[in-house]
Amino acid sequence: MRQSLEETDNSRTTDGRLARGEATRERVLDAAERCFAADGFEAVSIRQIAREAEVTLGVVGFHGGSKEELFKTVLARRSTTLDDLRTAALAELHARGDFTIRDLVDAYLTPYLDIASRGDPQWRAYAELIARVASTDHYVPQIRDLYDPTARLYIAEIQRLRPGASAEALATVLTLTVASMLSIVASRARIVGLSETATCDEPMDYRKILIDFCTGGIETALSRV
Amino acid sequence: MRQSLEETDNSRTTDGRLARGEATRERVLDAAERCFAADGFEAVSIRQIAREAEVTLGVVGFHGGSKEELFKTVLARRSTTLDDLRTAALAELHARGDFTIRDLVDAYLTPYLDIASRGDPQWRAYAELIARVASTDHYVPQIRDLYDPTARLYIAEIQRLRPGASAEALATVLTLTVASMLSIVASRARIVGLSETATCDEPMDYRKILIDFCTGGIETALSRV
DNA sequence: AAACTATCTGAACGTATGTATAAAAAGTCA
DNA sequence: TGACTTTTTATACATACGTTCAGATAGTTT
Repeated sequence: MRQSLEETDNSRTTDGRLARGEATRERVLDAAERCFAADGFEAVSIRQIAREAEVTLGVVGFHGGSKEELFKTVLARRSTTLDDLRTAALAELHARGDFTIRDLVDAYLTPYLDIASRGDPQWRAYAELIARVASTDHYVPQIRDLYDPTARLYIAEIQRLRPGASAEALATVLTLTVASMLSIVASRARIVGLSETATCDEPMDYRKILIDFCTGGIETALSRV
Repeated sequence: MRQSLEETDNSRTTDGRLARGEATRERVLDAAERCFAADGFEAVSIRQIAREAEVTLGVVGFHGGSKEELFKTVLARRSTTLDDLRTAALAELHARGDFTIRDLVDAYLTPYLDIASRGDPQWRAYAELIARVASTDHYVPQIRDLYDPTARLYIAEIQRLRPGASAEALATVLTLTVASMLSIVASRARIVGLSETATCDEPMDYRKILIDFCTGGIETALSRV
């Protein structure tokens, strides 16, 4: 794979446009993101990605490296942005002084619902990709590398509010909360199918009920100490 | 695919042993179940399944049909057993007379946790397969065909206990409950990783906290009518 | 203009895939 | 036994896959 230019930050020309190959590289990564989100790692071929990106086969390898590297790059590319939103929301709570379990749940869930509902289809694709990959053994280690540190921060905050809770109980309720959050993106079709009044909403439209569910779940599960 | 003999019920010899090819067929389906659960549909080859079942390549096609048919057969094979456990648990609640949201959650979740914790590795594999497939768009329709009818029964019971709740809210909390349930099987590794006290338990060991979480979640989410 | 580097093209390589099938083997029944 | 069916073997086929690379092209620097 060609060395990423982002580190040296000389990848941009003076007028701010992306440097020569960088625009192509982004097209490849965007196409891969859409394909992986729609069909999963194994079901997508590099030729599909090339077609989707409107480049030739070799270009995908040139900019993305091996299929595995390409996948990992896609997975990591937007993780810091999402993670930063979560840590910023937590910092805001700290600045405010006191907060509740509900506030913590809100701070953790809302950034994800937000990006999953944004206009930018690439962010939507990324949100779908995360929801899909989260229960796929083979890529769980990388997902955890990217997102566990902040998850631990939130666990620590919950523990401060519920000092009696065991470490395992805290880890469990956070995992259940994440699973509930992801299922809004991954299983919206089922929700619509199970309720007869079929209106296919944005993930963000489920924010209130999701926060209610997770807050009530955490408080109930941790109250029995 | 060879016609299934189970319909005509003359597949068994007089002494109760499985008829000639039936034992082989089960070995193929069991192997496919393990492989699909471990690696997913796309990542598994028919040759892998043949090796795992200790049969030759052609036998897999003979007993299982196409790869797609084989997968659907595996998915459907144990669904009625699991579904029967859920409907039986619901019938028992009805027989008893009155019950709570918690009782309903218990009745729905426990059969799955039970089969996921059973000694029989095939049942465990099936539980893992369901957890994996539930967030994979392409096979969601079949999963829903198999499991939505009973899910609707449970939704109707919750509605009876919480008459003010909207159809969409009811469908949402049930979907979140299912996602939480599946994540116990799919993401146990993450729970263990997030809590430092790393004891890798059975799914059944999370029964209490899972029921607490889902019960509290449903009651909170539906109380704001 | 010339030397140089980054990017892209087009084609090839070896391998693995899902499926089909003819023939052999095993079992059943008259 | 001999006809018949079910099951298994071994092989072949066409296709798709991930990866590689020599060479063409385009942009940059000297």
